[in-house]
Amino acid sequence: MAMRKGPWGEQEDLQLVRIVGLFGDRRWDFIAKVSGLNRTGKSCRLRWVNYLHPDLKRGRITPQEERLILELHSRWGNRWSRIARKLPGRTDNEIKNYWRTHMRKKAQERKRKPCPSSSSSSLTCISAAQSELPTEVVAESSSTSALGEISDDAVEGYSMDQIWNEIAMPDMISGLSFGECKDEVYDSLCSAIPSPMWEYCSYPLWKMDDEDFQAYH
DNA sequence: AAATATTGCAACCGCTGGATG
DNA sequence: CCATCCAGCGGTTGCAATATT
Repeated sequence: MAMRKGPWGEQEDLQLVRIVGLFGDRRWDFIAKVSGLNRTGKSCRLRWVNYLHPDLKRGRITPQEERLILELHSRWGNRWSRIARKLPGRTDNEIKNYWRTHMRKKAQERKRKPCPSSSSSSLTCISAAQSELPTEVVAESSSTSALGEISDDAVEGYSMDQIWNEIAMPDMISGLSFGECKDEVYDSLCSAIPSPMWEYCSYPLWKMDDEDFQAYH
């Protein structure tokens, strides 16, 4: 039987969130099977990680994040998942996409006014890389620096809040037919509800873990 | 207003590495 | 050890939205 591909629908999202709430975000092949979504485990995982995960931060990359991405990329190269781990709420896919866009802009800038000293990807160039930020990117990001005001929920079609609200409904849980594990289910659902996300910007955007700290020094 | 180009992002694909039997 | 399975990663593609001509 051919697996479903392409964009996810609202019902599919709901179903996936429900199933992940029940069984956790492991064993994706199993989740794919029991969900009845007719999607591959891979596809389910991707959708969860990149879109449905409750801890995801939505909205534009902030200037702080942008700087961090530049710096980390200059250190680690295209290790997107590693970079993403330092940016709570951002996914590797998101950062990768951002970087691509960013580099494209930069390349176009260069085309317009070729720059002779264009060495980039070395540790010594962090500040250079930063100062090389295309002016339009800087302007763009500073214009959105009052980011707190951006509505994270204004995502196309249906919002994540809608989904999570529905999932959080106790009625829904009691309606499930997994009688004996209800409490567990309830707990897991409760803990999965998006907590007040890292207080925007009051939380240091990233913390260096020991390993990285040592590697850096 | 229509056609075309560009951008942004979600999703897929192929590969790799770790876990397990 | 070796084979198999699965999760995760990075690269790439496709397409809708937006900007430009």
